[in-house]
Amino acid sequence: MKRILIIEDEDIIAEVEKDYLEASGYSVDIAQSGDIGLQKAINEEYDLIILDLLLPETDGFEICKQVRQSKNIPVLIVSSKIEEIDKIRGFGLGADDYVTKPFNMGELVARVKAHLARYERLTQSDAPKKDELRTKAIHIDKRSRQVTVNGTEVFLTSKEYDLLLFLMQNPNHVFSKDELFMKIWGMDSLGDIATVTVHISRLREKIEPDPSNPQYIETVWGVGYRLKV
Amino acid sequence: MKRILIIEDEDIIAEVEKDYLEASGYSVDIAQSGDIGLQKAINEEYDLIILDLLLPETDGFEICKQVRQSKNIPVLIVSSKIEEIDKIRGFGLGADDYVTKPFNMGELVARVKAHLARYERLTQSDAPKKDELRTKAIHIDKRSRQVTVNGTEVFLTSKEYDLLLFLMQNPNHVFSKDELFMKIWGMDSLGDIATVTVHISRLREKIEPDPSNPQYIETVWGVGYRLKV
DNA sequence: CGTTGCTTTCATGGATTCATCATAAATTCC
DNA sequence: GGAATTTATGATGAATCCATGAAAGCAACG
Repeated sequence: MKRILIIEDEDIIAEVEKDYLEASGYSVDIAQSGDIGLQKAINEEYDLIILDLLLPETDGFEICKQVRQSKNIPVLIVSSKIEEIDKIRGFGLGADDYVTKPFNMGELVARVKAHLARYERLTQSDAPKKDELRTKAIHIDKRSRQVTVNGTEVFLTSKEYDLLLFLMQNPNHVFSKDELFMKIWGMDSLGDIATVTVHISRLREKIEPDPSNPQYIETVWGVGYRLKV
Repeated sequence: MKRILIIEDEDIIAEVEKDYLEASGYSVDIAQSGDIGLQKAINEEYDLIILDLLLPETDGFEICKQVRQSKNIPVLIVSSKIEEIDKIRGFGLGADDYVTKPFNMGELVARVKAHLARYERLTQSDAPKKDELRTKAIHIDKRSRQVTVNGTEVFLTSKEYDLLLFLMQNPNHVFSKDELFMKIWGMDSLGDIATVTVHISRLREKIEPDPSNPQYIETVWGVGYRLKV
């Protein structure tokens, strides 16, 4: 379920927006001030932000700018003052849409939906579409399930392949063993997390030049594993 | 230089659009019919398409749909009939923007610019999923748990990372050792508050240029610690 | 049924990190 | 300046976590 953050100081407006969006199947949080909003936007995992420009404390411009520094999620600007909107547009702060109050709720929901769809389309475009994945050393051809490391083919078992593929699809991202187990074995499968460790070990044996000193699949102590690119 | 394709049967309008866009530094092609437009859109490498809905031969809906099947580039729909726009919007064909004729040329250019910028932002390799925190000197990538200070990577243990992350999420805020212990170790964990001191020390050793004279993690005497930004 | 190869579980040794203590240094207050 | 309080940091044993070999389960296949 997609998560939306509304940064808006007027309770009534925020609540109405929230009701409509929740009715459309989104999970919605409200931040009543710019400070809290910025903090939540950066530290939590939202899929879209609806931002009122006129806020007490931190102003909307600053929030928009700061959010953009750490996130690429869609930001919808809402304001009653059209000059404000022109201003932020002119600054090129990277907001994704601009809505003037008063606005039609159906339209807001439609725009939210469209932005989420586009974001998904653009950010997931390469992963499922591409038949090949490659880093400097490792190359995977998904059609033939062939894996080569530095030019030489390595033969992986099914689970080893799944594991490597998943890591290759999310390079540099640290995953805990639980996460890996969820993603590769399926969340329903009950089993030992140690299995992941063993498979990592086998995988390293096959793809690492020196398995006891891995340079592709890195161990992040107390956390999990990461495929270094 | 970015390439734009205008699919529009009315010469005059197309030419005006082209002039404005070229004046803004884009390379512009015009297709006068839907067939040609669709063919060019699919076979050539454009960065953005401006599509009139009312076309002879192949209609705009079909073009939009077909383009989306092979390209993720922004598509701007232009039409004089607002019902048409509502219709295509409703179909969810994946167009990126809708402009009703007659429109202001400056606005068209602004929208084109915004869409191109967003497309670029979202399709840069690892950009879409970025999730990072930064001050002038310190940079944290939450996905990879990588920390760099003034450009050089530092390797933190789990607890050190948690501590730094928390401070980065609340810059300039002073936290007592008790608070830090609560937040990072969990309020249930019973232990010595002195542990926090030790970890601050270790952290400083790794991230401060001169650990005995810290400039990032400041000691507020008798109170606690603060991450200066 | 038995073989084969893959997957999972278990056990062990080794490596890393953590919490605690002790001592030194710094700061405040008188 | 000196005592009391607070903070810094080195050292160490304990706890935690990881790698890997070996054994046990499982499934496919003939």
